[in-house]
Amino acid sequence: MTGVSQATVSIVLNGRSEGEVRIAPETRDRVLRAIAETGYVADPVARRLAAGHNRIIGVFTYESVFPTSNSDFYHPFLVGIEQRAESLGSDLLLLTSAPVVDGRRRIFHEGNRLRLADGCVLLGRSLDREELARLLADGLHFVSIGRRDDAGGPVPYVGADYAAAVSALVHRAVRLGHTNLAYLGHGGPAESWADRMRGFTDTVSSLGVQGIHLPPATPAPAAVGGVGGGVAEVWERVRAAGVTAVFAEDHADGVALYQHAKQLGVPLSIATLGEPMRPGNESNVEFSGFRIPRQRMGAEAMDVLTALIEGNPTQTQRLLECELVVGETLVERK
Amino acid sequence: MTGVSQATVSIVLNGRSEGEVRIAPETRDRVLRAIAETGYVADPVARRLAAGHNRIIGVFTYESVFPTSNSDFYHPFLVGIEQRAESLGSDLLLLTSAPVVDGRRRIFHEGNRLRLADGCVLLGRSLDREELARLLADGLHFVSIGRRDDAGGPVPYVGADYAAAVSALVHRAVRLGHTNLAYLGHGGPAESWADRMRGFTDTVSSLGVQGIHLPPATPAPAAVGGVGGGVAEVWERVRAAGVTAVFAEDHADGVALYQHAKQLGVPLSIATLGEPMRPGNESNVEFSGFRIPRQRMGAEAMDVLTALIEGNPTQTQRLLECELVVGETLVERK
DNA sequence: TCAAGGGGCTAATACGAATTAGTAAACACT
DNA sequence: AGTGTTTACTAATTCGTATTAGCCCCTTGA
Repeated sequence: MTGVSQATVSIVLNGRSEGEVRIAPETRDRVLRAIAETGYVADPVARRLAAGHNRIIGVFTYESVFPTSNSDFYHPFLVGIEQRAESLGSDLLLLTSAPVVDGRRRIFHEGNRLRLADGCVLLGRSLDREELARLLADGLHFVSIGRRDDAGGPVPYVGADYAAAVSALVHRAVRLGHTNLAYLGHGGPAESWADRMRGFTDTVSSLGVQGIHLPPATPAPAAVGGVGGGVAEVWERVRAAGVTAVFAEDHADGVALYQHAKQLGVPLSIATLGEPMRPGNESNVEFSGFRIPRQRMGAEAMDVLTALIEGNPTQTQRLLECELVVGETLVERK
Repeated sequence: MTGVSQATVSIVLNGRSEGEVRIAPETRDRVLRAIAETGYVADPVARRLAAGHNRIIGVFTYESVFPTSNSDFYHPFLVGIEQRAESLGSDLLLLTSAPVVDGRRRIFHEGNRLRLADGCVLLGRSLDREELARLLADGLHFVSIGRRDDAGGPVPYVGADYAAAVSALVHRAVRLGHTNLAYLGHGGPAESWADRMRGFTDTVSSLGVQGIHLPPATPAPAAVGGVGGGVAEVWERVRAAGVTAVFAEDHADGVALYQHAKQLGVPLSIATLGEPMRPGNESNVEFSGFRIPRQRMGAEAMDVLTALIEGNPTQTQRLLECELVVGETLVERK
């Protein structure tokens, strides 16, 4: 159309016409006009092959991106990711082609397309350790949302500082007169749960108050509704130990226990360490706890990833502060 | 390592050694052994470049996919799209960066990345006719979610059969004794609204009952809350015409009118022809109407698009049946 | 002995951009 | 006029794989 060579188009397209290689402004305009008219876009695949990058960021989730049930757990993260992608001028590629094996998506599989993108944001409660190790070994650019333990090397991540948040809650409880606390939950296996429990255990021992660990009453991990029929049992153990403040790993567990105690007319302080999976408070009680800065996590993950891709990584492991929620359920000990 | 050519490796890798091109079993084993030893994996990028397509499906929305407010509207479509993408082994490229010109997003603009993908799903209440025409003219593969009129040629779409749904509701109203009906809404400009009104008008005239058309009281299109302060006016016209059943294009309009009539203690049947924009019924009345099969629309759009891309299009214009909601607001005429 | 007919493999090319070496033309300066 | 120097571009190569035309060698048959 313009009578120029492919090389010229490439140079114009990549805005290199001002540096070492120069193109006359008129020629450049002619090319740009033709591009605008035809809507031409460089093939990302060829681009990636030739240049090694294509301004596409992959988003890999271990569950569906657009979930049916647990209303938008990912949503806030994605808002942050999308915002940053837009300002960076990158497109987002949802790696939905990864097949589900044994109930979870696998990154590595025959025909995995991770390399189509310049880098990848990993989203999921728990990431497979072996896959992380392989990502590191293969030298692929990626960031995990949520802290991860080393996997044959340090894993780049942007996580929430659960340990600090829980610690702050414990401090508050102690300030309110509680000296007999309990952590209700598994404390694992994902790093996020472990961090919460560590925050509890460390703070309790450093403050010299009593802190016990209660496993949730419902052992089945797939069971919904948290504590389920076992609230009564948990309650018994809480009473027996003389606990006056409970830190519930799972929001639903905390809610159930709170309502149980309230029905019995016994005062019990509760802090929940996870956000409700479903929006809309069943009861309209605001639970004490903290808020995970999801949107910011998404945005910062993009920052880390960009830096990684461009070869000047700074602070590839970040923990963001959670916002404390005072709420109504963590109150002075009577 | 094995002393064979790159071509041989490619052939072995793709298991073509039994067809037209043949490789001796011993050679094949030697290659396979070397592959196993080195852990070699074909570069997916080069693979895609050679293959000519990239198994990327673009998703174009006239608004951001992840904004907090209107995500609920798109969500079900996206669930369907993602599900199908997964089973088709495609990745999804979010084309959210379209700039807003004259109050609406444009597909074609400087730097649009539409051609990145093999094809594209278009999502939005109303699509620009010229842009559709250009998509057709350029021979780009795409499907619209929602029926579209021809734009210099037939537009591939997967829509909801609003005409049939409204028709069914009108039939029900007549069966319940109503003979004086009204359609409350613009009946345009988008195809989806026109279809609803056509369903009403056609059915009313074929059944030989009276059916009038009432424009919504709030003329400003941007105004939220539907009928707003104009309910009273609408109500006057309904009374004056002796209408006993109203078909409200906009959900909010229907709700407002229903409540107005209820307050006055006058029986009035209402059917709403659009789903509420915000979840959570303000009042806990279940309105009569229908449900749009959004998730299925998303999935079938992917089917149509895939067929289009692969060059064997079948049924590129589909209307899916809506599920009728009996509800409590369309009742027997007293 | 020579042609015909496979089997088994490779050289060459395509895919679509990015990059680099190089070249022609214009210009500057002695 | 001769010798740099700059400007503005293009030809050629590269990335890693898929594909195809074709080559060589071994059989077979007359």
